[in-house]
Amino acid sequence: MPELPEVETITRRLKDILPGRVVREVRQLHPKPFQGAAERFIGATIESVSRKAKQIRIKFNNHYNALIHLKMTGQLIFVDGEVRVGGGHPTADWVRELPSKHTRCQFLFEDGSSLFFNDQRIFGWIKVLSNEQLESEWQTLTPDIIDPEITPEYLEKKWSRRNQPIKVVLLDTSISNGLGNIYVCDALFEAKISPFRLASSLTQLETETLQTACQAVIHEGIQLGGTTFDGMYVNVEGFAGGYQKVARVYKRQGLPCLRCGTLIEKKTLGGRGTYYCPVCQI
DNA sequence: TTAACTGTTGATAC
DNA sequence: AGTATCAACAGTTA
Repeated sequence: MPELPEVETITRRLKDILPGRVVREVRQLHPKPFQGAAERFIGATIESVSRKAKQIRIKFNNHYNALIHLKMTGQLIFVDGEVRVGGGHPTADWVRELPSKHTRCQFLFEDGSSLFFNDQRIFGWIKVLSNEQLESEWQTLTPDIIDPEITPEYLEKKWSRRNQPIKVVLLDTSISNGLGNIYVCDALFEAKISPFRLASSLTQLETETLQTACQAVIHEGIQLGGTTFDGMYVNVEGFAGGYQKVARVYKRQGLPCLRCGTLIEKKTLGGRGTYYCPVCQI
């Protein structure tokens, strides 16, 4: 799935597009993703769109919200009017037919536009929540890694008692949110820290360096509109992101390290593919 | 053919 | 509290 930069890219665009639109119909093409009564949205007007962690909130004017998680393979694609067939789109898989075989839900608006929720693996979900329910759910989420609430002191305290590889700990959402496998690998490279190092072994300086690297990589991901491999992630218009072009180590096994030229390696860690330079990440 | 991957995260058991 | 394992699912790759 999209990590924080991808979800943020989608959210920013939806903020421009969705407010003011009125729902005419909610078509559920698969029973699993929807949790709650989709009928709540019919006739309601969208007020705002926001994000926390990797979740997107669409707030309606009737005190209800659609809270969306894209998980591994979710997409949100907006189409204004008729879907053209074979429109020569760069990531045209979806544009040839929407709904596609992976479309799980379609929000149809009064003006004829639609928001499609595609999800190949059906891990994603759309919850129907009142304002109170949503806010209490969001309260249980730890802050984003780029949030000022995540201080170096906080990370040092949390990491110091974890005898797991730092890479695994960076992905632990009970500490902070937003990082996923791609940006974690790249942040560790930027900080010159091995993904296999135990979190508890990091010095204060290393903790600070790594936090800075995480923030930098996430912000760069946002700047470049996210990361697209195999067309899995696309933005609201269906276009790929740009971060994969500058990725330091992710999916670069066998290619030279951008710093020292050593070949990038890939090993499994915590069940996930882990990419790193065996020489300059200590 | 089969097994092991894949951008997430939650529940559970120890 | 910290750790390890499994689960959801579909599709691609070794």
